[in-house]
Amino acid sequence: MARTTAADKRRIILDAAVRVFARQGFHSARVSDIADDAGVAYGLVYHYFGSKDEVLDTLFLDRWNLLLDAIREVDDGDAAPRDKLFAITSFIVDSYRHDPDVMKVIIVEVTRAANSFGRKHLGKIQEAFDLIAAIVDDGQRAGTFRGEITPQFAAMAFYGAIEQVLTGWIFDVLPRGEAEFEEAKAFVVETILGGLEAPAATTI
Amino acid sequence: MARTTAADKRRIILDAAVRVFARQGFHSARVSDIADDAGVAYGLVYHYFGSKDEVLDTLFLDRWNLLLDAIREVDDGDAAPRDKLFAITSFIVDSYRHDPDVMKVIIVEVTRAANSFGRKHLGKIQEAFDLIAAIVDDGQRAGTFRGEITPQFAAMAFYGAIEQVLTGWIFDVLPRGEAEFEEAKAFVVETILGGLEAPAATTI
Amino acid sequence: MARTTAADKRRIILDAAVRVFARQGFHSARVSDIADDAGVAYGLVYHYFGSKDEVLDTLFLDRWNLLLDAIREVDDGDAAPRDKLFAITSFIVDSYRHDPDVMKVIIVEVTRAANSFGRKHLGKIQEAFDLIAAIVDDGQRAGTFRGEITPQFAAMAFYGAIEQVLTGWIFDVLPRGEAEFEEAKAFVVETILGGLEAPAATTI
Amino acid sequence: MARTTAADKRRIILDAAVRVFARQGFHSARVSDIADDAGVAYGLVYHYFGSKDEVLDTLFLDRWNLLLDAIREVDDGDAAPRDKLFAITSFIVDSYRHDPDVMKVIIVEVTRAANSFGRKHLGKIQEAFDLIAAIVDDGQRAGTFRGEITPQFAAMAFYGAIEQVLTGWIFDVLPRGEAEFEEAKAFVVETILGGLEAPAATTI
DNA sequence: GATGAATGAGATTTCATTCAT
DNA sequence: TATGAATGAAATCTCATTCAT
Repeated sequence: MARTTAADKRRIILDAAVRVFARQGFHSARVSDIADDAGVAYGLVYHYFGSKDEVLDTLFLDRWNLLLDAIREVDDGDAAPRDKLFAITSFIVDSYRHDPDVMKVIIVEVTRAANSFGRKHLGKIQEAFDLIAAIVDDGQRAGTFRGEITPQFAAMAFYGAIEQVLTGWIFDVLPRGEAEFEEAKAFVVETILGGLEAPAATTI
Repeated sequence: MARTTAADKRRIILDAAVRVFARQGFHSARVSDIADDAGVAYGLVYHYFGSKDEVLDTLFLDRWNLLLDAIREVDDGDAAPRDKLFAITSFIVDSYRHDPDVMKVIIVEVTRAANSFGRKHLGKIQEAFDLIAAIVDDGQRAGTFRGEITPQFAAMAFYGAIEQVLTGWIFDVLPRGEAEFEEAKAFVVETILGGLEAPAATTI
Repeated sequence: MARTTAADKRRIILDAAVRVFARQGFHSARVSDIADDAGVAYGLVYHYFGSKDEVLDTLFLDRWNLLLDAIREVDDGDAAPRDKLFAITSFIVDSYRHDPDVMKVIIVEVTRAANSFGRKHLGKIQEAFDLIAAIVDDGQRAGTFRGEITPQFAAMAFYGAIEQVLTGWIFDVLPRGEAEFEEAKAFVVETILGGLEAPAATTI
Repeated sequence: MARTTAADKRRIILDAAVRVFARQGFHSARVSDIADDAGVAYGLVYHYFGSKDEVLDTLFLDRWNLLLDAIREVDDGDAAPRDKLFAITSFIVDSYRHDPDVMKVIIVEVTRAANSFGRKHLGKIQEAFDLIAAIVDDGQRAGTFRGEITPQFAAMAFYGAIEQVLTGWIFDVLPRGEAEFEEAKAFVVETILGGLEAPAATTI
């Protein structure tokens, strides 16, 4: 039974690409490295993908669309804005926890690669910012969020903080582990929403 | 009189490199593009710099050391932690304001280029995080900052937010202008220190 | 009833190859283009033909043998040499008229492709020259043709003129149409046999 | 003294390309074959020429422009049309005599390569036909040439005959040698202008 | 210091052909 | 017969770096 279908082979190549890109980076990765890692012939990569770029595009879009779906689902719920932002943070952190290589590739090779793939997928990346900004906007209208800071700006700061934390894990600059992952979720939301400063109430 | 000294030529090449890297990105920039833009012969680039990489390394280190100096100077002062962080934000934003191309190159090609120059200069970049973390730490010891969030983590979130805002400007995702620059300084500090949430006045 | 026999499929592939080669040229045509145009599976082309080359070889030989048969039939008749050459010209021009794609492929990809298929089929092409030369030889022996020019040379000039005219039609350099086709038959023979010069009436 | 200038190196590469293309044909010739034959490094070919195609384009245009110049010079003289056509034939035959490799490349790889370079240089090739046609037209106006055959058609037949003869030499189908070269000049003109048929005077 | 011609390693991509089903 | 996934050799072009003058 369990025959190897075309879709399987595609998947095998994609999985190999994740490992290779995570290990060597997109630029240093040769198509033959991917084929070797996948255990298939050189040309098969080109049978399933039009180019080396298309492999990364596919990897990114598949995963980023999952993220957008998750954000939209959170967005459609009727939780408080803070909880929505926590849910999003949680989804991103868990994505890294469960599949660090994929997230490494997406962040390092796409969202942070401003001059290459980052630029190409700017619109797609921007969609996430817009969805986050909308949540901030809701919070401001409801009065739970302060109104001075523009939602767009707040979304940038929020996402920038998360991405930097992931980057810290990716490059072993920040300790990484089950405890740290959970802690990070709370910390990000606590920092961006609550602020680093101690409540001034105590001063009174 | 005003003869062109060796140091001048070096500077001319470095300035050209900034323009070329900002315009085309490091990877798409050929050494000949730099020479052409500088109006010097191809080989002269190699007379002053050992390699193409060394040009970018030089560009980065020169500027990043200025940043580190600025942070250290701020650090050595005895302002409140919040004011220190504002001063750092201010320095970074003004750097972009006065020399957008240099900052674009440093951010896009080095600090965000995690797999290439970012990795190479990890230690140098880390120095900035450590200095920022120290300020947070001071704030926590003084009781003005809340203690739960680790200083290292806070530094990451703080720097991540700033970098994302700069990236937004660089890629025209965020409006850019004198007013926006000043506003951004306040917003970043306000967001990270004060938090997005409205003061819990209601609770009282 | 009307089942699709093996011979039919072969024919379908051959006809598709003619269209594809005429449209894209042999080199730019992929085997998959032929299969697609024929509406059959990729591998079936290899079921009926040993290679891509063999498809063109078959196309050429089938048609060129028809030409040789026609020339031989003309040759075997007892018409005057001029009429024989007219009949040959007529057959070639009508071949183009009725099946421009096939003739385009044969001329462009074989008889003019001196370095590839032209060389491979040199002997077969030469057969046509020899038959034509024989007709010229007959004319010379009969005294209707002048004797200085060697038959072999005359055959080259004769065929060269025809082929250039066909090439002119193929690439829209010469007007093409029913009238032009008929006219061309007369013109070729008139030019090569009668010459471009006006009869030396002045001599009288 | 006699230093090797840049122009020299270009020439050396071009000459090597002629030898290699003549020997192997354009398609089978690798750029490294040219570099090897020229005794220079691979990359130098790309220093002087943008692509492999550009090498052949250069080869063709240089020589074809010489041909056009020669035809124009002949055209501008006030010889009789027959003499002008003889002069053109003579120039082409001598070109082959003195530089058979160059002419082989130009004919085989460009003028007869209808689907690739022939199409690209169609306009340039057409210029020659037009100049020849103009000479025929003059002859017709002067009454020395018969008027029925269109000049454009006559030019095709004339050039087609010459090219086929050259092709015959190139592929050893026609005997080649000093005597044959001179003979061919006369034969081509005699065939196309005088016609193959014996003067009808005898008939009277 | 200054020049730019010369070098050559390296990687993507194409596509004819094979072959298991 | 028929399918189309799988194979892998081959060749162009790029460009950082070197070096003779």
